[in-house]
Amino acid sequence: MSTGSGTSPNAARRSDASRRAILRAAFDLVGEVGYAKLSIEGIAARAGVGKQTIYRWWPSKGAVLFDAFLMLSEDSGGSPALPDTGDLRADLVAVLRATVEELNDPRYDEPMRALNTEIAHDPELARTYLQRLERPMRELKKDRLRSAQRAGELPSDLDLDVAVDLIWGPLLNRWMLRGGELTGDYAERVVVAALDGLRPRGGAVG
Amino acid sequence: MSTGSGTSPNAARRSDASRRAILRAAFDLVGEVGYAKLSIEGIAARAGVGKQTIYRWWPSKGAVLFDAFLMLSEDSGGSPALPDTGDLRADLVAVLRATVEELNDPRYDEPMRALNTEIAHDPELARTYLQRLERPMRELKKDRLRSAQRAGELPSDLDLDVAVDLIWGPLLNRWMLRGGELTGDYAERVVVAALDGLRPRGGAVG
Amino acid sequence: MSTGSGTSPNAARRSDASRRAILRAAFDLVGEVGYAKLSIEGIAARAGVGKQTIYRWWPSKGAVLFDAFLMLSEDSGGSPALPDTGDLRADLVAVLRATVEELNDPRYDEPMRALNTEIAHDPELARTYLQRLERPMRELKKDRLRSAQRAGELPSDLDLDVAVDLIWGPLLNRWMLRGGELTGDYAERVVVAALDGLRPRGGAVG
Amino acid sequence: MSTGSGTSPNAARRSDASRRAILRAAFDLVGEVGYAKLSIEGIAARAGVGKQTIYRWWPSKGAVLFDAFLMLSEDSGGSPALPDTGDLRADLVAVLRATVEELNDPRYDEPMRALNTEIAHDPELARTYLQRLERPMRELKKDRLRSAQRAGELPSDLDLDVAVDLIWGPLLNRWMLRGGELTGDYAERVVVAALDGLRPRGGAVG
DNA sequence: ACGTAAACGAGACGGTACGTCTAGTCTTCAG
DNA sequence: CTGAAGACTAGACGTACCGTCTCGTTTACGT
Repeated sequence: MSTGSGTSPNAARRSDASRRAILRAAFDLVGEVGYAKLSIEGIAARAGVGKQTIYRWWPSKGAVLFDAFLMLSEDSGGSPALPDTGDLRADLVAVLRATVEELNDPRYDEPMRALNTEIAHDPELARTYLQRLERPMRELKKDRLRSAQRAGELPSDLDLDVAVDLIWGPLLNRWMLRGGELTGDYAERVVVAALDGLRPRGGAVG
Repeated sequence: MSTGSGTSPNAARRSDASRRAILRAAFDLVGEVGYAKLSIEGIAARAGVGKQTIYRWWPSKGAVLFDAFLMLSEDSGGSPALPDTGDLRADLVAVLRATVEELNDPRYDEPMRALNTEIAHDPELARTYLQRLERPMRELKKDRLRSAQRAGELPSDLDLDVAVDLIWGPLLNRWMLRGGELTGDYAERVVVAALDGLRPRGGAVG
Repeated sequence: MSTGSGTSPNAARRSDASRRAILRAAFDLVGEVGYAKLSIEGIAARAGVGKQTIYRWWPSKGAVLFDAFLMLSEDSGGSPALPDTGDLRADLVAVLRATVEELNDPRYDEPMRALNTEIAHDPELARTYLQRLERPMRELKKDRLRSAQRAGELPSDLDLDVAVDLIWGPLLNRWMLRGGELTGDYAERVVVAALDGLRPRGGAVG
Repeated sequence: MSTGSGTSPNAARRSDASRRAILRAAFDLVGEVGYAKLSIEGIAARAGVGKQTIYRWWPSKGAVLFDAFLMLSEDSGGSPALPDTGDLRADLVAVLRATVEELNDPRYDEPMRALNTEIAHDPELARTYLQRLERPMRELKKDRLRSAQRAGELPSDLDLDVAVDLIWGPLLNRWMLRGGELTGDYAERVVVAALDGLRPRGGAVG
């Protein structure tokens, strides 16, 4: 479950109560004091745990934070499939609007910024993130696009990875760098532009 | 020139030599030791400057770093206009390939990650960044798109901000979160997808 | 007037208003914040004077403080002669009781401790102190003892310096090191012991 | 052993090696650079110790210095009793001559000045000093005087505290304020004056 | 049921950097 | 050229955490 890769201590005897308390404390604290002021010392104190218990099982502050996100996503039963009503544009707009909601929720905003920052600066952590969280979520998105391909809404030779980037990239980028207000309306315009393209189309649309 | 917003000390007497030495040291150090280990103390020592001279003029480590970028961009005469050969797709591909090069250059990679994560965590800094660096660069991009509108390559009612996000967002997002290899080829596929859109087009274009 | 010894700046143009403001501020501040927290910076601010004006005319914090005492003593017309009623014991007791009063007055206690500390650590300052303040006061004391010699109350071959030390030394020592309560009663017992000596006397006493 | 009075950290786990290194370094440094330039930072560096280890166990620089003296006096087995040959005057002169030697030894001069000035400015430290160092030494002095009382050399109703002040006060005061050369001869004259008193005696004694 | 070995809470340790404060020097400007 | 103002280099202050290292104390196996 841990992000550590080397030879572990005797994991069999690991205290699950402490582990959960640490992850809970880490997630809560990052929301309260911000990422810059998050400290191992603070996490240990909040969790009622010795510092060594953290250093024993995680290699870095980012790894703790990452596991905290992992626990959260697992506790909530993992991510469900994207909605599939047969109307791709509507489904994407709905999903992105929900994402915008979440990104604007201060309860998630700060912790997610923290996680992204850690990923940006720690290649090892980034690799784990890709495998454990990003890839599964990306697969769900590609599943919806594949369904659209089967329905003839998208070409069968579409590069799905580029497609996912085109739809979600602008949103995440604007959020991360605060490049303007993040509204549901903006999300909708991005979806339309991504599906239709920037250039004028010969045929009728939608 | 500084990022500080409140009442400044007597800026007329400010030592320009110290200011430049600090920004130079900050930029060099962030490339050498990485952002996590960049310290005010280290910058002051490298610049041959008292710590107070930094605290007097900048409110945070991120602000120093930001001004360092600003100085660099101003010293190099600001950014030039994007190429305009009349072929939008080719021009965009060329620009994005160059951007990919830069993002893959370790000389710029680490400092730019540092700047971006600081922006992500500091709304005040983000505001300044938008005005001083992001907006001017975005205008250059929009200028090229406007030129394409005049040439009939893009619809005249196109939302240029969304267009810029669509083209550059995926690239920056993949770079920041290390969501896969960042190649010129990827850049090209993003440009094509953005221009043509994901959905099948009625007639062949360009 | 200054304690500085080297080549002075053009003393003719010296601003007497600034000089007095500085000495006044130094004396007041040492009583308010204590000696440890007394700073040149603080004195300059309180006096409404640039720091350089202090550094120009005094070599050290102690020198400023010393001049402050000097000014005070000169402004109050210098020390008057000790009382001489013809009864040495009574006169000494009266003087020492007054000294005890002064030493117990918080208005003088802290500044005098500060001055003594500076003297203890700065031989150069100590020399000046001896000449300008200690010696004059000691002469007044010796004058009173000489008068007693003439009156036959003290032997004519008495070492007056040792005598002064014997009478005032215990008091100052107890005050400085807080070696017990400093009362008028204690002062009286010291005078009696000093005059009569510790050993039993053959003849009748006083 | 520490001068701190409030609730201590877990003293059981205290590192004695660090404690001794700190006290040693403090004593050595105060002799080398003087009290004014003695810094916690310097002590920590010299002792090979983190600053926090000093702040954890001592409330102030003065307290460290004080404990350094305490350690020294305890390591050298504490002070022995004063000599008692039956001749009080000779014994006192011998002791005071030795004290003069010590006060003139630069190895002890500066540290003792530092300790004394700290005591002068810190009532809390003064209290501890009185109990732990001054009182024991004073008792040894009073013991010798009591012996003299039993031998009939001193009156049985003599105020021993005043007597001790009368003998040692002048010496310490002259030393602290550099009120003249501190010689064995001076010490002898003080002893004689203190024992015989300043006034002329009826009969010859001793 | 009992030893034993590990993980645990606690927290002292040598360090680094923080952001503030003061020292003493240097520069600019008004009079 | 003076004195006021204040920016400058330098470095100590006391605090917060870092990551490592004991301490005793649970806790859960393997006997």
